[in-house]
Amino acid sequence: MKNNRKATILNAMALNKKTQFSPLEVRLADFAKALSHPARVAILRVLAERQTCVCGEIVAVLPLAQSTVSQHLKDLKELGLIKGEIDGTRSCYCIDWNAFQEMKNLFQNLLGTLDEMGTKNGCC
Amino acid sequence: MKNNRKATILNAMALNKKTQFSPLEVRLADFAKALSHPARVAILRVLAERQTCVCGEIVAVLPLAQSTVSQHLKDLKELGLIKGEIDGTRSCYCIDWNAFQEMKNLFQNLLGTLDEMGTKNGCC
DNA sequence: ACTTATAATCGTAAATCTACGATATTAAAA
DNA sequence: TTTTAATATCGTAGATTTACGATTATAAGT
Repeated sequence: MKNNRKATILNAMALNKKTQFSPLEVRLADFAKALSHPARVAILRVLAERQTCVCGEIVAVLPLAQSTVSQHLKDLKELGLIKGEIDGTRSCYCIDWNAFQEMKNLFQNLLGTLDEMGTKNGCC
Repeated sequence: MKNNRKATILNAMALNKKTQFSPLEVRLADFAKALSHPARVAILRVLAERQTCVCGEIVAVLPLAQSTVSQHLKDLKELGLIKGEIDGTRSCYCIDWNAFQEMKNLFQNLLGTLDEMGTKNGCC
């Protein structure tokens, strides 16, 4: 039996602070988390550079076990950054370019805004 | 019971896979991790927008305890994204714009490269 | 039908992250 | 000197992440 979260209400609240932030910040943070492990960045690179959608070639390229790669793929899929479809005995992933654009926009917006502010008011 | 994994050293290795990736990917991933919590993004926003360097005003703005904010600040500082100096009884933080530029470049490079590849070879 | 190949999922362990309250620390104010 | 205010740090608990091997599921090949 998994998912046996006993969490009294107090406990649950204490560790769910993310909901206190704006949805956009949270979305940005989630995308950032996707990029927060080199394996996932590498996966995105591989998926982008191959003409055809790749499946277990990713495993061959990464220094990780098959199950670990599979888990990273699952994470990326749940975020929506990649899509996967089964093709016979192998499954084929590719980047969801809509989600990718969303991510790119969020990052560029943040970094651009900060940069702008920074050049305007230098403090340190 | 089942597999007694011995090898302390092997166990240690097992969880340090990041070193198997390129330093640049790891650096990028570290910056991404900095942005992977809305609180830290919010902190960067506050630091950028204020004319003077801020200290505990951040605590006032965030829905987190003082000690928690302090820890996020420490994380950002250890990454090098922000600098902090003590001014009397309060301590004053600001963004390290060199590190920020490095981060911005890494992100733009990644996102730009992927985007380029994506428009060239659409697969799904 | 049997075997093989591919990939997802399960179970687990260690590490890290998030969060808080409590406790220092330290400079300024009284 | 004593008190206050601002922060950093410590200890800790619970959640999540990372990683692996083992197992399962399924399609394809023999």
